[in-house]
Parts: sequence; structure tokens; C-alpha cells
Amino acid sequence: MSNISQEDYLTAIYRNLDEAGEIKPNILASKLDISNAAVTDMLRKLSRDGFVDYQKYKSVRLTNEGELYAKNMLRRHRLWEVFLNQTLGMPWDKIHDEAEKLEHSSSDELINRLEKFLKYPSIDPHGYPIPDKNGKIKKTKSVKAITEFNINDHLIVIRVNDDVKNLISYITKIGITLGKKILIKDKLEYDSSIILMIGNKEINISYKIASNIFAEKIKR
Amino acid sequence: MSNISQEDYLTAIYRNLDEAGEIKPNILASKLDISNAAVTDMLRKLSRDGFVDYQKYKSVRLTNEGELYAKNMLRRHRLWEVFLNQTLGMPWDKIHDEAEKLEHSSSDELINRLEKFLKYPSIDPHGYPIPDKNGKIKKTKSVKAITEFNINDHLIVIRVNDDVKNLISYITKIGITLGKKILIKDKLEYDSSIILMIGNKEINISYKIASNIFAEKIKR
DNA sequence: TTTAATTTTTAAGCGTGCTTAAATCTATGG
DNA sequence: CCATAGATTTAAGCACGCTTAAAAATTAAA
Ligand SMILES: [Mn+2]
Ligand SMILES: [Mn+2]
Ligand SMILES: [Mn+2]
Ligand SMILES: [Mn+2]
Repeated sequence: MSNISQEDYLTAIYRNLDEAGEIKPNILASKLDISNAAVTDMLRKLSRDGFVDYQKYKSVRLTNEGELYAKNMLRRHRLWEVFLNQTLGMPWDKIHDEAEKLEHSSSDELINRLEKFLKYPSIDPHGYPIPDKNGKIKKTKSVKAITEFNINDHLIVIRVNDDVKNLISYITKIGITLGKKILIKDKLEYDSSIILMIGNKEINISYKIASNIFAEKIKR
Repeated sequence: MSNISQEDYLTAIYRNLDEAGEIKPNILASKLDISNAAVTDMLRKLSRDGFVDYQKYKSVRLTNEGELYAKNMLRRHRLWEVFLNQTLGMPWDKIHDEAEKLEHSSSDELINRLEKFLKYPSIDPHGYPIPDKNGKIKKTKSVKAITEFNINDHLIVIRVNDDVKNLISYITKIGITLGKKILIKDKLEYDSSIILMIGNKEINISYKIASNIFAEKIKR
């Protein structure tokens, strides 16, 4: 394919499929931050090229080929993130944007060599699993957004959505990283925000932010 | 700038300036393998953006800004080549095409970190010098194309042009690498080709190829 | 079920980077 | 110095990926 935009569309589609494995052009447009009209346009091209199943006014699904392509893009993206963070020491809130470009500029051979050099990591620096060269993704711990836990639950942060502008910079500032232990102190009714104990600090985060931080319950 | 084509134009211009520091649109078109018309078009844009000095029907020169930009692109390109070859073990005849893409997808910060990781290499795997972050290029040994030496000269290969399609694959096949010692056995009049001793083999290479292999004379 | 709101598509337009064909300029050599 | 070959530019056109505005289809609400 060799096309930056198309590749980003496929990844965005894959990452935002609903429970039925579909996505509305609508959603896609807002995730990609472009107009609905542009999405319609591109969907016709992606359909023509066999990457999506698409009919006017209907939701979109990926074909097998489209899904494989999307997973390969995630593989490239996440391996680059590991490299940038682990090998080059670039901070975890800067690597996503960088990988967003590199993912389109690397052959499979390069990626396979990179994977070997990195010793076959299974997750990226934000906690997302890295597909293998056949598109297979290791089963991961079942995590839930921290909005779904209860008051007084002790949690350990397992994953953070890397796809939301400035989110990672923000949560870094309030002291959250992967593996951090936090406590749900309170859940406010009127705006659905959540009060967390992080270290010895109480911090109020919005529902929106909380829904992009994924964790696991721990004993204490 | 953030533009693949424009970046490749600047690099191509820089690499092919004549003794007067200029280049004809003509030459540029053939180096980039596109039409003269396309070059005219782009020169207007590069001029508008302050990267080249250009007037209709005249040769082109780089502005200071254009030259700096071009050298930064070479820096990116060559550091990636070192990484690909040295760190990932990718063969030296495959790294150029790969770097040709990566060079457009990496921030200065990434490149600076990469340079540090690679321990500040001074030449790339084809023998070209790597500009530092200020665009400064270390003086290199004065090399000449092997067409310029004489019969019975013993040479050591210092640099190979990485910009000629398939050249490196070819010379690899006949046993030439950086540091290889070769002997000029004969120079044929009628087609200007050159007969080399490489190891214990006699090999005839065309003038065209010979003019892209650079070497230094050695005692024996 | 009829209307209103929302989503989606169509239409027209724009910048980029390329093409080929035609026009025009420049350099050269007789 | 003038004809002509070669280099360069102009013109028209195309695919891409986006935009805004308008039209059409779908969905939700009353
Ligand atoms: Mn990411
Ligand atoms: Mn991307
Ligand atoms: Mn190269
Ligand atoms: Mn390039």
C-alpha cells in the first residue's frame, strides 16, 4: 500500500471497532480529526483496495487483509516505541508521536530485525501488547478502565491509552506510570470525576481521563 | 518543512552541485528520475520557501537555509544507515533505500539520541562523512574515483556512491567492500573500462561503475 | 407516523507532485 | 549572426487527501 493516510485509517478503524466489530464513519472522523466527507472518500478507496467492507450509509468492517494490515501497523508502532523509550531513553510521553511517523517508513525486514534486537518484547511502554510477525497477539491480563472500579479499591496501573492527545504528559505530571499503585478514594456523582490517592497525594481526575487509564485490582 | 519530496530535492541538489556551487534543473531531473517540468515546478516552491536561489532559465544554488537543511538530511540519512547496518545487522546494500524513508520521519531529538547511542560515528557504512548537529562536516581523506588512478596502482577502497541504483549490490558481488585492497591491472582504451585485481581475480568494470568507487593509493 | 435532528454523501474547490505535449528561451557551431 | 539543437518553462490534466457547503438518507423524538 505504502500510503501514510490509508495506514493510519486502518489502524484507527481497528483500534476503535465496537463490540460488533464495526465502526461508524462518524467516529472515525473524530478520532482522525478530519471531516466526515474526507472519511467517505477514503472509505471508498480502502474498499476498492480490499481493506474494508463498506456500503453507503452502513458501518465499516475490516476485511481479513485489512485487519492483518492494521495489526502489522500496531506491531511496527509499538516496537518503535519500545526502541525509542528503552534503547534511546526518550520519555514515554514523546514516543507515540515519533512512532506515528516511523511506522510508515520501515520495511517488515527492518521491523523483524528491530524486534530481535529488542529481544522480542511483549508490550509497549504504554502497556499495549505487540503483535508477532503473523499478527498474533498474546492474551493479556484483563484490565478495566479505572472508572469501573469501586471506592477503596487498590489498583495497579497496567495500561494507558497512548492515542489521546496530551494524556500521557498529563498523567505523568500527576505521578502515574505503568506499575504505579493507586487507590480509589472517592467517586463524585455530579461530574463523575474520581479522586485518587497517588502516593500520599489526593488527586481529582475527570471521567474522561480516568476512562483512558487501565488497571487491575490488587489486595492492598 | 515536513515534506518528503522537498527534502529529497534539497539533498539531491546539495549532493550534485558543480564546482561553482550550482546545478542545472536538467541534472536534477535525471538524478531524481522525474521530468524537467516537475523540477521547474518544485524549484519555484523551494524558492518561494527560501531554500534555493532560483531564477528562470538559470542554474540553482542553495540558500544558507537550504544548505543547512540538506546537510541535516544527510546527517539523518547516514546515522540511520549506521544504525541499520551496525546495530541491526542489515546488509550494506539494503540500508540506503531504508534510510531514504526513515530520514523523513525522525525529529532532531530522535536523531541526536541515535547519534549518542551509536557513539558519534564519523562515517556511514558507505564511507560518507556524517555532519554533526550544527551541520559541520569533518575533513575527510582526499579520495579520488578509481578511474583517476594509473595502471599498477595499489588502492584501498574508501568510499562507494550509495546513490546509484544497484551499484552496491553489484560491487558486493564482485568482492568490493570498504577497506578492500585492489590493484589497477589495466585500463582499456576503447570503452574506458578498467580491469581490477580483487583478491586473486581479475575483474573488468565499466567506466561508469569505476567512477563511483573512491579510493586512496597505498604502498603495496 | 410525522417531524426534526443527526449522519452521511455529493459537489466543488484547493495544494501537492507528478505526467505529456507544446511553446519558448538559450547556447552552439557553422 | 543566424539556424538549430537542447534546455527550460508553460499548459493542461490526473490522483491524492483534505476542505466547506449543500443535498440526501437515516435515526430519534414527539
Ligand atoms: Mn503509541
Ligand atoms: Mn501514523
Ligand atoms: Mn545512503
Ligand atoms: Mn528520502
